Amino acid sequence: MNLEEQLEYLGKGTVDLIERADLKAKIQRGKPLTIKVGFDPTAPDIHLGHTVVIRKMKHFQQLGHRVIFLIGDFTGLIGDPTGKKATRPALSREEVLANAETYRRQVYKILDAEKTEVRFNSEWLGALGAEGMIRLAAKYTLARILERDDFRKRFDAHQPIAIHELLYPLAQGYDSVALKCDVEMGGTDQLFNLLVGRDLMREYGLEPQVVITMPLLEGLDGVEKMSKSLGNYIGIDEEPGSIFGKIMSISDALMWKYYTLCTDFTPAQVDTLRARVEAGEVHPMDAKKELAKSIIRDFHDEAAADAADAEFRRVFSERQAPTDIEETSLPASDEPQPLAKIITAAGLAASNKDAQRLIAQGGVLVDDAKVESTRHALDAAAGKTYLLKVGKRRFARITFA
RNA sequence: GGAGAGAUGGCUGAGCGGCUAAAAGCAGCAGACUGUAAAUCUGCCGGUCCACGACCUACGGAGGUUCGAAUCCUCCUCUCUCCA
Repeated sequence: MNLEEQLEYLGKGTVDLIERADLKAKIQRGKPLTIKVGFDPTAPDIHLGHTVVIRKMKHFQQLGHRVIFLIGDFTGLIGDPTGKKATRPALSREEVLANAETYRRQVYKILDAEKTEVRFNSEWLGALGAEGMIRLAAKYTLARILERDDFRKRFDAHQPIAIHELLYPLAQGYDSVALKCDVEMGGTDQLFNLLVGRDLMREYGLEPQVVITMPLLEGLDGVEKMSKSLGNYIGIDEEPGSIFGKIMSISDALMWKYYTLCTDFTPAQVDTLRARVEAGEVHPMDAKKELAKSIIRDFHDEAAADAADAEFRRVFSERQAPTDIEETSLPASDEPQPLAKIITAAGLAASNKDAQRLIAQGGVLVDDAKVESTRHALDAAAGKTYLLKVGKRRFARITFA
């Protein structure tokens, strides 16, 4: 690729690229650039939302640059200032290393292990000490920190802001100083922090980093950004069947964003497919199935993608029981057992009341027959076995023993 | 140091002595329909009890006043604002 093509490729899908001219100048020098992206040490489950920026890291790798996967074990002490969670317990060295291993295993499904450097920011932030931290803090002002939108809003709304939260952007910015980054990337919510890094590098007499932000991916609810804590995520470690189902549950409208950010489809290819769907040439369901398969191929393989597709068709289009139903064994009894309790015991409902509710709403089938009474009971003699279906996608085969 | 304001279910946010297991929205779940775990519509949405009702928990924490409290009083914890 020539220079312009490289810039085009690296800029694809980005929201901010500050400054494009700086990036151009850095690339022109012909030396591999140092790219940094930070990750939370406490959440080693990578989901599709993370992959948006990881994919961009891959693009840099493909062009021969040096990518640093930075684990924020020190900044993790502060926690994400956007949340109001209770202070999290500091992770032990062993836990951090274990999480790092999990990260490696997952992230190398996308990144080239040979060209990826994993670092921990406790390495230099821990060495800073109280004095170093104070000197660092002296380089920034409260007014500038309050330019950050979420701080500003909390401040104006009289929400508490602890002092250490203000240190977060500075600590993150210092990572860039310590690593002499050429580029730092993150989600659009990271824009402020990334820019602080740019400022701090200037303060320390370094060439400021280029800042790139990627769009945030909405989760399964279609509203909130994908995150583990909101439970609206698709983990890249998940079973193919689970990934397939979750992809199928996103709205038709959102599917295009997933196509753009979570596959290697070019913008032109996405536009073409979209036009064909809108023209009625391609069924939206089929387009979504292709999306699901493409994603499964990335994290599993072709066979897994096809199998997930077939299974989905079987369970949801043909309304048949899945091929691999969970087997549950329950203690036998001479007395018939209330179905509601059985459902709860099998883990298909959160409580007996919840189970009764499901029965009342007509959501429970025993051996393919709809249960009409919330007080329905099953013969629980030893050896009896039943196929339970609760809702559309919870199945279990229970056996009394 | 002083004077005020506030803390409600997963989240946002009403209620301000009984009709409140607590409005509304979001999220979640189920059903119908379908093209799918899309969209739309409808219903559900603390728990226990073989129960068309009974009981137990629940509105920051602990007491108190009342026949009766999320709602009133006292103290405590936490947050915010203003003054110094």
